[in-house]
Amino acid sequence: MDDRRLDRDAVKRVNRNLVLNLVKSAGPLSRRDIVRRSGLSAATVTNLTAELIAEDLVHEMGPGETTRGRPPVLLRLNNRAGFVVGVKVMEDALAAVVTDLDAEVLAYRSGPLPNSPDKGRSSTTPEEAVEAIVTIVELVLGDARVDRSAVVGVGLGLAGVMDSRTGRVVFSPFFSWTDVDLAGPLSRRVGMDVILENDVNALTIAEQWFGHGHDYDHFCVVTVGSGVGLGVVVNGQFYRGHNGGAGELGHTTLVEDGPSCYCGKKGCLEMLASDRAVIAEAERRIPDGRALNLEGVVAAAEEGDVAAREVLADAGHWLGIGIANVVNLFNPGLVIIGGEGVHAGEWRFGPMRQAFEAHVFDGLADQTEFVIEPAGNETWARGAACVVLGEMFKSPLHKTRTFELSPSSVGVDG
Amino acid sequence: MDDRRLDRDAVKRVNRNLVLNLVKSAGPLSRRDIVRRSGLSAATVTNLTAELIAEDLVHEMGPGETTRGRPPVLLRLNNRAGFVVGVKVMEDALAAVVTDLDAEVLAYRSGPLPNSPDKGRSSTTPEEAVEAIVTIVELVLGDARVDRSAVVGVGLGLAGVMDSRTGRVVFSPFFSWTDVDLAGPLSRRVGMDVILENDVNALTIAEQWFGHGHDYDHFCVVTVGSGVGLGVVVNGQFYRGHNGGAGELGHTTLVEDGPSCYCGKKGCLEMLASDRAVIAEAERRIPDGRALNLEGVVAAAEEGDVAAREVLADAGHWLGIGIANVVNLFNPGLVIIGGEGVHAGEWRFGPMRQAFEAHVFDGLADQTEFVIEPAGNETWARGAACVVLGEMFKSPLHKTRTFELSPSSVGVDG
DNA sequence: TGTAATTTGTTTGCTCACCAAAAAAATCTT
DNA sequence: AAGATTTTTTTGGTGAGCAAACAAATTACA
Repeated sequence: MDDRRLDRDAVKRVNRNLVLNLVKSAGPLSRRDIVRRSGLSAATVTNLTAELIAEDLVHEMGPGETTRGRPPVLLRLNNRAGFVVGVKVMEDALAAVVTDLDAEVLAYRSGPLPNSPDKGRSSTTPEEAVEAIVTIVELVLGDARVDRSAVVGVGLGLAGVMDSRTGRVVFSPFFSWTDVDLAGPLSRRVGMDVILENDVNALTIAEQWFGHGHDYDHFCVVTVGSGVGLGVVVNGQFYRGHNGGAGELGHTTLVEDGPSCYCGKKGCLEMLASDRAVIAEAERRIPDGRALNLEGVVAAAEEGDVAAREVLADAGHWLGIGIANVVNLFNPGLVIIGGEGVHAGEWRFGPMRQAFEAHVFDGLADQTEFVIEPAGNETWARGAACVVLGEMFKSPLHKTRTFELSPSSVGVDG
Repeated sequence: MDDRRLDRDAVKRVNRNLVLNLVKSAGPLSRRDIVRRSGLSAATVTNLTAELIAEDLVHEMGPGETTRGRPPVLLRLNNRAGFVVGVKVMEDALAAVVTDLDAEVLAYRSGPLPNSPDKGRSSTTPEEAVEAIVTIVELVLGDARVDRSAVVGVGLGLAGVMDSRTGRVVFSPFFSWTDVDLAGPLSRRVGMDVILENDVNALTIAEQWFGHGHDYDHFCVVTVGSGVGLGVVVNGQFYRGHNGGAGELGHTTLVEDGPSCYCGKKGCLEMLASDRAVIAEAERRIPDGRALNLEGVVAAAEEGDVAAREVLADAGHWLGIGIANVVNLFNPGLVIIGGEGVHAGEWRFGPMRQAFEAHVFDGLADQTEFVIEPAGNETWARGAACVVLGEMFKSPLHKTRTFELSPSSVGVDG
C-alpha cells in the first residue's frame, strides 16, 4: 500500500484544506476571493465553504466593501471552534497554555515538577511527570474556562530527542530517560489526543503556522538559551531528518580541539556560544559573584565591565559563525533567533551579526532575513500547542495523524 | 491562482506517475503487483497501464511465475521509449553522454571547449560554449545512433550557481559569467528542451532517481575534487534553498582564522580538504615535483612518503569534521561521497571516517550509511542527463516544468 | 479427462468531486 | 424602474476511481 496515490476523497480533502488555510491566513475573504486565490471553481468553493460553515470551522461575517454589485459575504476562521493545550516540560517545572485556533493564548499557568536531584540529575520518573502534567492541564483548562469536549489535543514540548510519530521520548537529557512512552499514558489519563515534540521543533512549527515563517518555504529557527538549538522548515515542510536528529546545531564542531562538551565531543558550538558557556566563562573571569546568571553578566557588561562584554561578544561571535554555516548549508530565506539568551541583546548580537557576515558565503548574507524574537516559558508552551494546530491545518498530503474537532464540539465561552 | 489545489486531472496524473514509477523502480511487475503496491483498485490499474502501454512507455513481457491460477503478465519500463543527452561543461573540455530511460549510458564522448586563458581565467564566451555544446551533442547522438525525435531533452551540468528554473548561469567560477542565459540559446540551436543545473546537484539527482539515494527520503551527496560540494535530498525532494544556494559545504568555516579562500573568507573547508588544498600543501612539503597532481601525491604516499601521507590524512580529517557537521544538521540516512578525489582512497578516507565518528553527535554515527562512489567525466555527464529523467519521472505535484516524449517518438534502433 | 479451485485481469455500473455555464441574488447607477 | 455590475448558487455534464461481477488462464485432483 502506497499513500502516494490519490483518490476522489483526497482531492476533496486537499481542496477543503486549501480553502480553510486561505481563510485562516488571508481571511476574512469572500467566496469570490477564495476562487481567485485558490484557482478552484466558484461552484466548488460554494460547496467547500458550506461544509466548513456547517462544521462551524468557518463563520460568515458581515458584508465587505464594494463600489457596486452584490456585496461579498466575508468568511473568517472561527477561532473558537476548538482549543488546544500546550505544555513545556522543563527540568523542574511545567508551563502550560490554552490557545484558540489562532494560537492566541487564553490562559497561561506554570507549575512544579516533582524533582529530587540525585547526583546532579533530576530523578523525576515518567509516572510522576505524567501526573504533574495531568494536574496542570486540568488547571489551565479551568483557567481558560474551556469545555473539555472542545479541546482538539495536547501538545508536549520537551528538550531532547523525541519520536513524535510514536509519542516516545527517545532521549531526555534532563531526566536521563531513554525510550519512554510519554504521550500514551498522558493521553489515557487526560482522555485527549497527545502529541510529543522536541521543544525547539515545536517553536519552529509555531513560527511556521503562526509566525514569521509563514511567508517562507525555507527557514530556520535558532534558539539560544542554556543550549543552542535549531529547527528547520524546507520546501514548506518541517524537517526532522532520518532519525529525528536533524538540527543538532549545538553539537556541530567549530573548534577542532576545543573545550569538552557533555556530549563527549570537543569544540561544540554549545560550549562556545550558549548561556551556560557565557556564565561559566564569566564566572571564571569575574569571580566576584556578579556572574551567576545571564542577567548578571549583562548587567556587568552594561556597567562597563570589559570582561563581561568580551565574554558576551565571544559567545555572539561563535554563534555568528555557527549560523553562517547553517546558512551556507541550508540557504534559508529567513533565520529566526529565539530563546532566553536573546535577552543579552546587542552585547551578544552585534558581534554575532559581524561574524555572520564575515563567514557566510558570498551573496547569501543580503538574501537572508533575520528576526530576533525572545522566547519565555509561555512562548515555549504556546509552541507545543502549535504542534497540534499545525497538525490540524497541515495538508492532507503530508499528514501523518489526524487531529480533528470532535463532532459535538462547538466553540463555547471564552 | 494557487497550484496547491487538486482537480480530477491531477488525480490521474499523480496515479499514472505512481504506476510508472513502480514499474520503473520495482519492475517487472504484474498488474496485480501494482495493485498491491499502489493501493489503487484493479480497475484503475488496468486503465492506467493500458494508457502507458498505448504510449509505448511500458511494455508487456512474458508471463511470470505462479504455483497455480492465471499467470500474471509482467510489465516493464520501455527504457528505449526515449533518450536523453547529458553534458558536463568543464573549464576547458566537454563530456557528453546519451542514455536511455534507465539512465544506461549508450554513448560517451569528450570534446574540447575553446579556451584562451586570460590572466588565469578562461575567456570562453557563452556563444563559443553554446557552439561547442551543439557540436558534441550532435556527435554523441550520432554515436548512439538515436533518432533526434526520440530525444526528450538535454541536461547541462556546470559548476557554479545555476538558476535551473530559468536556465540561466547566475555565476560561473570558471568563466566569470554572471547572469548568462545558457539553456535558451542552446535549446534554440539544437531544437530540444534544455535544462541547466549545478553539476553537484545533477549528480545528486542521478543518485536520487537511479542510484543509492533511491531508497532514502533524506540523503546527501558530498563531492570531493578540486572543490568540495554538497547536494541534498530531504523529504524525498531535491533541496535548492531560498536562492539556489543550499549546499555550500566547501565554504563552511572550520578554522576560525584559517587559510584564505578565493571566496574572500578564511578557514573554509575547501581550503583544508579539497584536492587543490592537498596538492598545494604537498607541493610545499614535497618540493621534488612529484606532487603536481593528486595521483602524484597518492603515489608518494604509497611509496612511503610520510609528508604525503600526512597531507592526505589531514585533508581527510577535515573532510570528516565537515561531513560530521552536515550529518549533525541534516541527519541524512545516507551519505554518498563522490568526485575525483575519491581515488585517493584510504589514505584520505581512513582519517576521514575517524574524524567523522569523533565529531558526529551521539548515536547518529551508527544510523548514517556511507557509500563511496568515484565520479569521472562520464559520471558527471550522466548526472546531467539524469536531471532530465528526474523531471520526467517526478511527481506531478512537484513538477515545475514538463519533459515528455513527443507523440511521434517511439524508441528506435539502439 | 473434466470439474473445481485459484489467481489474474477486464468490464460494468455507480458515485461523487470538479467544472462551465446559466440562473439567481443583491446591490449601485441612471 | 430598468439596466449594469458583482457575488453566489444551481444545474447539468464529465470523468476519475471504486466495488463487484465477470472473464480468462492456469493448476489440482478426482
